[in-house]
Amino acid sequence: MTNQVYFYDQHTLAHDFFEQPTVRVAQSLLGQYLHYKGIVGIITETEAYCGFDDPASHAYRGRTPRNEVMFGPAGYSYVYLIYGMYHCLNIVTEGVDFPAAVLIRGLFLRDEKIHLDGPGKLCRYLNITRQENNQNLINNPHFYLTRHITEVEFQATPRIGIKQGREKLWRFVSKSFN
DNA sequence: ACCCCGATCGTA
DNA sequence: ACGATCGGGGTT
Repeated sequence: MTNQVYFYDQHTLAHDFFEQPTVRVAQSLLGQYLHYKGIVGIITETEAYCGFDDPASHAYRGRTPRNEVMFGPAGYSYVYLIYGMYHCLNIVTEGVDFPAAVLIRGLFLRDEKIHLDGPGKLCRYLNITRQENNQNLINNPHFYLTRHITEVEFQATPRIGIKQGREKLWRFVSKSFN
């Protein structure tokens, strides 16, 4: 409609996509495109971290400076440092003051024929660091998501690397793309 | 001011 | 299956 939002089209995932129950968003993100500074990949693996009753969530014990963006509006990036050396990219979900996010764990780069399997590898390849924390991914020309495949087969498993909350099957892995 | 440990990775 | 690695979050 206007050239001020030239990068935005009907396929761009908007605020209402992310302001949904986190498990649903995590599942729906499988098969969608993540765009970051000109690199495009298909999301292949996600995890949901949701609310005050999820002991694996950074926000389980309430609001802190680190997890602040999880309490903010949906569609923002939450990037944190893990193990002193890796970064993890999440996308905030649900409503304000309800802390939740989806961890992006796998990305298939069709052009480069690379499967980034693991959140740390993914951020290392894309050069995503804490500088990219708290970015609005809606109407963002360098960092946004677009719809690709609407229905993707996936399996649900326990989340990786956590001690509590293993009973929740909130890790979602799609069939492989090529 | 500081201690402890983790939403990992790479190699066995 | 497991050890290396270390920045900084959360608590003192």
